[in-house]
Amino acid sequence: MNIGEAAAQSGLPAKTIRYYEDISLIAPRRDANGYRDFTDSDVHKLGFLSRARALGFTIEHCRALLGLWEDQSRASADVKRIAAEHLAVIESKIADLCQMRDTLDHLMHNCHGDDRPDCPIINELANRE
Amino acid sequence: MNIGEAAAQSGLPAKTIRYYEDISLIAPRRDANGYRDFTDSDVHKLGFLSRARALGFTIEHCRALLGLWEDQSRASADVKRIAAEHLAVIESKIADLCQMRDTLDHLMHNCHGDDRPDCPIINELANRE
DNA sequence: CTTGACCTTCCAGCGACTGGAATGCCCATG
DNA sequence: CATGGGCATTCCAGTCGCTGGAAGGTCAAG
Repeated sequence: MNIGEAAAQSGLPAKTIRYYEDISLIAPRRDANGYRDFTDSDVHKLGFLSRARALGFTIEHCRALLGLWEDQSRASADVKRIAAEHLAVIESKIADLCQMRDTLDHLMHNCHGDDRPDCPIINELANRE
Repeated sequence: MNIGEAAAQSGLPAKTIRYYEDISLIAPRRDANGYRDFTDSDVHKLGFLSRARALGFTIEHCRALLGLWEDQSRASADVKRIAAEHLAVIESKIADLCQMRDTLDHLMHNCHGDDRPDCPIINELANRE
């Protein structure tokens, strides 16, 4: 099938699929006219990538996971290790963002937000020695 | 003072300070030899930027906040609006990441992580119809 | 034969830096 | 006065994961 159809079936934009070919995540064969021709297996891979990316795995993690998926003799420990590594990154991002949110929440709560210039948000950004 | 000293005092890398000048966030004057010469006021601005960035504000938000900081007749409502907008972005990122974390957590909990190939993490990525 | 929808490649840009090369300035020591 | 080391300067390229757009080729319908 053509790239448009593969895009529709996998949920990935055609541009993204071309990019994935560029970085050798997939390698669809070509028709005589140069058009990419995707098999069902290619589309399954794209779906796999789409779901892994939606879980926030980096492209390099996706590449590794794809390899493990295709390796029937993989050890589930290898998959779990990648997932754990990624989970740690996510947890850390969440912690950072929660910290920002709490600070902002606090500052906004103290800011009356009217037309007067006095503003604890600006003060906090300006003052901290 | 020189950029190294300004970097030490503001906590920002010299590279970042040069970048901030490039995009016109600051405009330190120059010595005869071409070296940037930072005033205390410049360094305060850099500190302001550093704290705003640490709270996750985009550069464009930082630019706006810096403008409001310097405007003695600002309305605190303007500051609060920017903060609220940013808070919404943060909340949404947190929600996305928590969703990922929960899914990953769940999958990892179900994966025995040994040397056998059977793996619910891979299955989830592969299978969802 | 033309139209329009698809496909191709290639180049540039996003945000916010960061690394590195090539070069210049300043100060202290021998 | 030469030299060395530690600063400073500019400019270019790379990061990550796409995304937009230009310029052109292909294909099926009317």
